[in-house]
Amino acid sequence: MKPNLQHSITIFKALSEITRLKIIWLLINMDSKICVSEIIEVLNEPQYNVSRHLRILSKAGILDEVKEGKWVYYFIKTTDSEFMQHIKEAVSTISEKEMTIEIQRCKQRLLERKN
Amino acid sequence: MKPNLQHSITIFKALSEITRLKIIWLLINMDSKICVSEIIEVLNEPQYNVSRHLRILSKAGILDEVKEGKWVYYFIKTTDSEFMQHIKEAVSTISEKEMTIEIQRCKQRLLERKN
DNA sequence: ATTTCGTATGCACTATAATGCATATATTGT
DNA sequence: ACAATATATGCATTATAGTGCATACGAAAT
Repeated sequence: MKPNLQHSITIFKALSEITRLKIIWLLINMDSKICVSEIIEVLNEPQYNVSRHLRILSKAGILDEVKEGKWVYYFIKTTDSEFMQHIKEAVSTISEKEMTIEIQRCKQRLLERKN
Repeated sequence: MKPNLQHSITIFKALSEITRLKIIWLLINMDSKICVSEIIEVLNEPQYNVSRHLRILSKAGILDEVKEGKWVYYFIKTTDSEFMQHIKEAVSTISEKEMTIEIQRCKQRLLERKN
């Protein structure tokens, strides 16, 4: 499915804010779903902002969400356009030391969650 | 060269405006340099806006410019990061019928320019 | 039933970006 | 030197996006 200009713009706009880009970067590099409170902790951003940014990413069709009890888990939408495939590859090339450290912590917690 | 978050955001922001995305799309699909007045004609946008958008793309490091007499030609910067490589691939998947027609016209004019 | 926890959202405010107009600069042609 | 053409930019205005706070909602625990 080829995207049109308007949809591409929505995606570029969604990724042009630092908190949102961090969220996507995190999700791509972690390769698993994350719930809101985990993102809040990792990014050290107020809950209402994380929530809103997630909504924007969701509306742009980049993320999908699933509710499990009290928690809402967000993850990179799998049914993807060729366009999004390239965008994801682009995002995965972004290197950021601090973020990488946080990812390690996240993965640690993921393991603990599973036990 | 790996981009950091801030630079990636600058690029995403640069591409999240319709006129700018059209310009980049045009340049990628035409695979040649274009001068300001050609873009004005193709996109049917006021000169001052085209000029400003080109500047934003230039500042973001996406475009480069070369002055030839009265004209300033813009083109996709060749010295590219892996990040930009993926972004360009993404942009080139955008399909837009009207734009494609304009590209044909542009290419025609390019040929005439060379003769 | 009430409290607690995780998440979402309406509203007011602030910050950022895009536009229109006028005008400036630079180059070429007369 | 002057007019014409191509491009850039300062300023005021308008449009869009992000933030903070309060509060609402929904699920689980007590």
